Amino acid sequence: MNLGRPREFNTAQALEAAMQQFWRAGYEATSLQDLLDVMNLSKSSLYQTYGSKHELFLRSIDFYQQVSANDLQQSLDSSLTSKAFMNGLLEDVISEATSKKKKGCLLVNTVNELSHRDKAVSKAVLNGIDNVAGVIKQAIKRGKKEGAIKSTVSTDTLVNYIVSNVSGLRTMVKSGVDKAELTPLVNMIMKTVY
Amino acid sequence: MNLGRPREFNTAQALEAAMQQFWRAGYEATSLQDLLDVMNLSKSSLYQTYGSKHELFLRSIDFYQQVSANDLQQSLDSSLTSKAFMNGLLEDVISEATSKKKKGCLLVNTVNELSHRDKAVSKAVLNGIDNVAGVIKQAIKRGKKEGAIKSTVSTDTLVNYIVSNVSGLRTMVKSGVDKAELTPLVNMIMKTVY
DNA sequence: GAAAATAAGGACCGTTGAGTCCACAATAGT
DNA sequence: ACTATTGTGGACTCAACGGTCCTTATTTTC
Repeated sequence: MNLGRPREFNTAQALEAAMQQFWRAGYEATSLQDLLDVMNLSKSSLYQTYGSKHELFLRSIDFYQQVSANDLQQSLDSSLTSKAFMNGLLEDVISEATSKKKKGCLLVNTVNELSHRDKAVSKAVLNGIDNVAGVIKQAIKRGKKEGAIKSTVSTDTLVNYIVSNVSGLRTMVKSGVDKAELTPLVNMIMKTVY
Repeated sequence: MNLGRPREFNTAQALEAAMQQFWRAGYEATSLQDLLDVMNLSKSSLYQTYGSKHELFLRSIDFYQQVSANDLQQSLDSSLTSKAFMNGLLEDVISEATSKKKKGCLLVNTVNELSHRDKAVSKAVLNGIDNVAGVIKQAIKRGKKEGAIKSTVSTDTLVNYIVSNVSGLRTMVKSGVDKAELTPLVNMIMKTVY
């Protein structure tokens, strides 16, 4: 087995670099040349390994989604309370306001850029959102069990409420609203749930 | 005055068509040819009248923003109460979930697509958001005056709260969440303010 | 009706896009 | 060492991109 010349690059590492590029610039604005530069490989290697720009994008979304959901799950598992977890989540989102980058969330960005006219992309994004929302649902359930959640609203609606606000906050951060303005907003969101 | 051959097209009408196209497909994904098709004019006319694709985009954003802020203002002026206005606003947002189009909001879309790497666009979008937020601020103030708003949170934060949720709802709609799931969410948002 | 002015049509331009292909390099099995 | 197999570099294709420019058409002013 394992015939032929071995690959000179790490496929996971290259995929991560591609993902970062798509995250930074979006799909349309990322040229193949941009990808080759950041992934540090030749055109033929890219096409042989990933098929096309489009397929590479789909894999990038999946990669992002797995990492995100995983990080979130770990954060929840190591949080003392549901409330602490949720506060951390929202703080993380608005902490991006002080950084220079402001990449937002790849899933949210993608929905807004081309989810509506690309079936495969739409599916990948939906799947990613589901996974992330799954962790948030656990957090809400835990909060109810802990008696920390005052709201009588259904778990699913609370999950959507968090998703809506995280997505909204991300857009506001990206549009340049500064952290000082966002902090009281995060406090308010927390108070409406816990 | 008014020398030379008269224009064969209506500039406002053509601009509106361009705006619709950008709204539908975004900036990068809209080609010059797409614009010529929907605006129904020749390349030279477009460049003579609007300068470039980029300038045309800026004017489209401004057009959208003016119409949106105006519509919102009219809606507020003709609403019986602040609460009725806000409820109508949120219902409008999620009503798009049943339609086939799902264009979202041009300002939100633009923030996510290229606001972070195009200074002029960023400025135009920020201006638009300010105008829209201005109307919402009036609505919040009126709600406080009417004694309808229970929340003790500051007006500015409440405005940001609405903006965040409208933006979040729009993204959810665009990603394909259906109306039945969004209605309880809207109810919850309303209850946290009024 | 001539001249000045503006609009419109469309050929044309250079660049860049994604994607293909082929020659060459490097490995594993025999 | 030879062959089969896979990886890599880069020349190449061709269509689409935004944008320019020249010609022709239509109008107003005098």
